[in-house]
This record gives sequence, structure tokens and C-alpha cells, in this order.
Amino acid sequence: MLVAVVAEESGGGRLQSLDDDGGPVGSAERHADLAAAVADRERREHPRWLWAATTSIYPALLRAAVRVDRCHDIELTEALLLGHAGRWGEPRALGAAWARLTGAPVPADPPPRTAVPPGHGQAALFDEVAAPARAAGADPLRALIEVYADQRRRMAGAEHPGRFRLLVAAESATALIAAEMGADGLPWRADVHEALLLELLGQPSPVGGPPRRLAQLAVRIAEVFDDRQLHPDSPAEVLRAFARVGIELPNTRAWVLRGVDHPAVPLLLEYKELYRIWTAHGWAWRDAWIHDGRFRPEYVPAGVVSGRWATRGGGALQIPKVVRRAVRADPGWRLVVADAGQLEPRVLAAVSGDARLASAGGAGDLYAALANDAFGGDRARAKVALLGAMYGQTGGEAIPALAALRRSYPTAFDYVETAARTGEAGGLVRSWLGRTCPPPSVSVRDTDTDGQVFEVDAETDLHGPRARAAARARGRFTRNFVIQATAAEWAATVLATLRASLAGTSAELVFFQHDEVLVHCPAEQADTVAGLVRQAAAQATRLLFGDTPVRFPLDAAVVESYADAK
DNA sequence: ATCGTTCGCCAC
DNA sequence: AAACGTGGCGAACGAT
Repeated sequence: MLVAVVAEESGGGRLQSLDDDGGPVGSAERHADLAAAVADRERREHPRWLWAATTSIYPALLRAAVRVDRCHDIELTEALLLGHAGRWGEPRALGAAWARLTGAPVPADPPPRTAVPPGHGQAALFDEVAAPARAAGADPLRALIEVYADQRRRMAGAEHPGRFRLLVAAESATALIAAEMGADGLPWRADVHEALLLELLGQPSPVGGPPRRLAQLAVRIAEVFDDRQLHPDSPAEVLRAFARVGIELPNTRAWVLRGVDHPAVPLLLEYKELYRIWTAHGWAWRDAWIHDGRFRPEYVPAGVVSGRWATRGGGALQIPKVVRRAVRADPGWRLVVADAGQLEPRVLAAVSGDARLASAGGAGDLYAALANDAFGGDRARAKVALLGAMYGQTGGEAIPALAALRRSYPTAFDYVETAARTGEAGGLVRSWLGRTCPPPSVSVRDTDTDGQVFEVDAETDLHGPRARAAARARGRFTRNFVIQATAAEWAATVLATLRASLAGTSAELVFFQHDEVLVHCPAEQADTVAGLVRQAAAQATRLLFGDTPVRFPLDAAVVESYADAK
């Protein structure tokens, strides 16, 4: 059973029941309180909700304490279908899909909102995503139902329809999860964070400048260079300061400085580390993002071309390891921190059809198995070869190891090589479930040998050095895309499966980062949750890859603080 | 003064 | 050790 839902002004809206093929059953109902109507239907029927975009309707439902099990997100599905058809990036909103269906002019998608920390903006009832369809003279409910029917037809015509339907279901589920995580928030102890900042940075300046230890470091660096005006956070000034003492550097990155023998170097390295914490996760960040003991970033499922999540504001996917001490379970609760080990090489083993690599992927430590199988027991060399193959490494010590990989695992090697050659030639590649990469006309930017950023222009520079460099860059992108996008699908499927198995418990999904998930639950449930996490990994593996010999271990640790997990 | 780009760090 | 994929973010920089 499906129920199509369209929000209207003042918190009302309309519902229309649909059969499993998307055909209307009965007539539409109008409700003055949409959230209450959805809650009632959810309780009685657990339908799959059909709506224009989870981001526009679900946050308001969550504010009304209404949660749903399943949905079909038209907008995310439209983006996947457009990409699959080689039309990546075309407008994806309901109004655009409806316009394409009816031959009307296609409206551009509204620009993404800028990041607003929670509590700093007004909470609308429901976003009016149906407006473009209405403007085109259509009933939004009718547009929703007909676009859904069209999407079902297009999904059936995908290269692997069953896989593509799984992708759509998982992506829609993660949209629900992203909204719920944003609403629930990650437990964050402001007092622990404060102590951490004082310990690392010293007292904050009463007048707003850098905190004490940072200021002291800046003074010492200035003294070493005998330049009272020197700002350590200005790369240009630091480069000039080194040049004055006869040291020419290409840039001031940490790994470059580490190779320099000069008394300023250790001071600068410490300064950089602390400066980063101060500017990116210091007092200002805490004041903006931590409220009521929770960090509530805005997650953007499939915000990355590969299908990974992105975030808007708060830097949720870059929480520095030292700062994770502030992520602590509530009293009497625990964090179950689950991390997929060696996910991307396991994905390569599963999708490539390389029986020998798949056999190695059955081990708990894939790299060690690989080392014993083909690298004379040298685990580090095996790892560097596999990572080099997936990232398209062209230089350095990995090259001989890559040759060994090619000899022993030709099928897996050919899988990523084919993806790279397809990309270089301007073609499209797909993930296991059917997410498709953008065509080369979209955002192919790279640096040429002069370090200049340029846009590829096939008309003028088809065979020049810049175009060749761009083709190679796109080859590395497509090579990695087939792996990274499939890894994201596996992780999304784990998340969706886990959410279903946690339903009815008080456990909450509170954080997700590419191949890592955090569940917050009462201490007495923690071991049970850890078991459910491992089961979710096994189920996701079966859903994607059937009876592959490759294992996808998801290690779950029960901790009080996120920092204790690794 | 404002805006877009660059640098360099953080995460996976 | 450092050039090999996806991103976010904040400050400096530099053009307008």
C-alpha cells in the first residue's frame, strides 16, 4: 500500500491511497492537520509514503513527533533516473519531472538553502515544493501520482531493474534517517568540549582574538623569524619568512614543513593543529551548533556524486579525532560505534567477479590474506597495491606492487582499469546498483602542468596536454566512482536495514559517516544493538551481492565516549 | 566593502 | 613518503 501526500498551506494537506502499481484507490482526502493524518495512517497501515521530497515534508512531521517507516522520494529518485539516462544534473524536483512528462518548459530547481544552525531560522510548516507544478496549471497530487507511475516505468527499464529498485528504496530510507538524525542530534557534552578547548588552546581571549596558547605560539614563531609582524596563519607571510632565511618552499603544508630543518617548524606545526581546532571546532562553533546537549548538523543524503552523504554547516563529517571526546552518551546510555573494516577493497572483490580476490575477501583481514596469497606475506605492499588500483595511482612506490596485483588478480584489476578507460574516453560508468556518474561536460576541472585551473573544452583542445590531463583525471574519477559509489550503497543499505531492526526500541541512530554508524541506546540494550548492527551488515551484503564469499565485517564497540571507539 | 577564489586542514 | 578518489569549511587573498 502506498499513500501519496501533498502538503498545503497552514499545516494541512491531501492524502491519496494507491495500490502497489501506483493506481489510485478511492478518492483523495483533505486534512486540516496533515501531521495528525499521517500519524493516524502510519499507525494503522504502515504504508510507503509517496512524496515530492523528504527534505521538504519530513522535518515538519518530525517537529510534530510523527515518524514513518518507509517512503518513496520523488526528487532523489528522479536524480538517480536522470543520471542513469545520461542526463545527470538536470532539474530533479517534482515540478521539473512533471514538466518533462507533459512537455512543458522545465523549471530550474530552487537553489539549495544556505546552512542555518538550529534555532537560528524560523521553522516553516511544510516547504512548498509543489509550487512549480501548481504554477504549470497542474494539481500537485495528480503530478505526484503520474510522475511516480512514470518513475516506475523508467526503473523497470534500468540496466538492472531489481538492483535499481533497491537503490531507490535505500536512498529514500536514508533520506528519512538523515532528517531524523538531524532532529535527534548527536549527544555532545559542552562541558567536556570546554575542558578540551582550555586544555589544548588555553584561556580564550577576552577581546576576541586567538586564545592564550595560540597567541604564545605566534609570538615564539615571530621571535624565531625575528619579525614581530609575522602572522603564522598567512601562508604567503610564512613563505616569505622562510625565503628570508634561505629556505624556498613550494607551500606551507604540514608535510612540506616536516621535511624542513628549522626551529620554527615544530612551532608552526603545533600552531596549525591548534589553529584549526580553534577556528573550526572552537568556542564559536560550539555556540552556533551545540544546543541542549546535542549537535544537530544538516545532513544531505546523496549530496556527493558518489552517493555519499554531505552536510550543510557544522562540518559534521570532519569532526577531528581529538574533539570526539566531547561526544558522550547520556547517563545510563551507551554509544554503539560500528565501523566497516576495509570496505572499499571488499567492494572491489565483490563486484569485479575476481574469484581469487573474492576468496581473500572472505578473511577478516583482506590485506593480510592478499599478502599471503600473492605478496610474499608483505601486508603493507598488498594494501598499497589495492589502494593504488582503486585511486588510480600513477607514481611512487606503489607501481611495482600494482604490477604484482595485475598478475595475480587480473579480473579485479581489469574492472577498475575498464572503468578508468571508459571515463577517459568520455563514457559513463555505474555503481553496482546503478548510480551513474556525471558526463564529462559536467564539472570536469583539474589542474594542468602549470597548476592552472581550467575547464575542459572539447571543441578547442581535444588533444592538447590540458585535455589529456583532464581525461586522465576523469579516468581516476570513474575508476574510483564504481567502488566508492557501491560502498555508499552498501552503507546506505546497512543503515536502512538497521533502522528497521531498531524500530520499537528506544535506540536512536545518531551519526553516520561513510562507513561508520553510531547508535545511542540504554546501556542494557547495547549488546543487543551491537548484534543488530552486525546482522544489518550481513543482510545488506546479501541484498546487494547475494551469496558472495566476500565478508563485510562491521565491528561494533560499546563505549561511553566516541573517542574510545578506536 | 563585497564577492569569488585559493590555501590548507579535517574526515572517510 | 606524499600526489591518488570524494567532500566541508574558514581565513587569507585578490579582483571588482
